[in-house]
Amino acid sequence: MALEHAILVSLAERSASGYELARRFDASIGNFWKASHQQIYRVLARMEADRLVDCRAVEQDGRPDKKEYAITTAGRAELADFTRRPTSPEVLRSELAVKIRALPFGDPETIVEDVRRRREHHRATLAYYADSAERFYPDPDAITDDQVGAWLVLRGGLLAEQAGISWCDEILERLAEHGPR
Amino acid sequence: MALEHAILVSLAERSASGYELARRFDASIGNFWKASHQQIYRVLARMEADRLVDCRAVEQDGRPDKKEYAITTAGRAELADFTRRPTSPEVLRSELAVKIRALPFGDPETIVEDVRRRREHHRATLAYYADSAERFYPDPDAITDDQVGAWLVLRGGLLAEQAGISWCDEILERLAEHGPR
DNA sequence: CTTGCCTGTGCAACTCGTTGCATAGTACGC
DNA sequence: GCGTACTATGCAACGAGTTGCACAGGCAAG
Repeated sequence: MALEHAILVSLAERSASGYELARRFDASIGNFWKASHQQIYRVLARMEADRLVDCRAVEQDGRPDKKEYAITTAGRAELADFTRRPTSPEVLRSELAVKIRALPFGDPETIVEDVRRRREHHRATLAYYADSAERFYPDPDAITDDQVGAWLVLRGGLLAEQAGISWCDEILERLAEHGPR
Repeated sequence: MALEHAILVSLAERSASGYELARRFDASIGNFWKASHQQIYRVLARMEADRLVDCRAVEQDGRPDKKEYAITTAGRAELADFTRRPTSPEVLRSELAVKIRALPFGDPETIVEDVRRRREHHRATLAYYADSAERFYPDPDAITDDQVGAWLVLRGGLLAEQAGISWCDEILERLAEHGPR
């Protein structure tokens, strides 16, 4: 049900269409939650039925019409209630870890290749986060109450990516030792 | 499809019943992948239909009969093939991050409480991993090829938990500064 | 002028995963 | 004898999420 709440947060910050939400989820908000536009459209429809959001058709020139969604009073109440419910511990699911465990039954060469690719991905994401932090919050002491949530989430992303890189490095070191080449 | 491969890895290491698999997924293997017994039973049934696993009824005294599953040649081939396919980047989904972003629309008091609970959870898991590492691999240089996968996955868990703790600490520091109370 | 890309919404079919429930025998404590 | 917990398998219903496709208009490059 967390996609629902991610959407509510996004709409509480600013009203938007399904398409815009999908793009936000690709960018900044996507640092902690990804969703496809189909998924978003479906959830928005359900949320409208549940009266958590309002929908209003907006004509645009040079573009197709869009449906702008706005959070309702009931939506804000649900969001506030969500923050009061305890979060259940996150389940970790790492396909790469499954692959590492599959080492004796597979091809070490391509697994190492995969870890290198994963490391590069972490590195690029980390660079992107670091750049965002630098641009939007050059002075961590000057962060306002409005910004603190986004800043902390960005920090979480940074820490997670760093941990990911460290893990990849350990794996590569180990596997290079045992089967050089 | 990764649950399928997690099960194949587990069965390649040792044949087991669905119930046993579920318990393994709760314990060591669950360090990187969780699954409920219902999920496992359903996937096992599909895998049997696909001839990736064999099933054999085993009578037990003092207990209900069980079905012992073993990996087939086709299963081993599929597992090897899996290691040759590139892993798609992991999607991160953090309900806690959504909650942090919801700070201005919710109750900071209970959110902070939630972060404390999360920190404690990370701490306990980290302690459990550290203990496992100490017990099973007291000497990291003496790790055999058979063990290296499990060891590396354990290291990944350790690094992830440490990052989680650091993040919680940063959040608590920030929120304590801004709203002491 | 056609091909491809961007905005914008949506359906259909599928896999993945959770929750609640049912069944059935064994074992152990109160 | 009763409740609880453990081993063991499974169904049904639902929600979450992905993939592929469709339609529609505008815009720009070739």
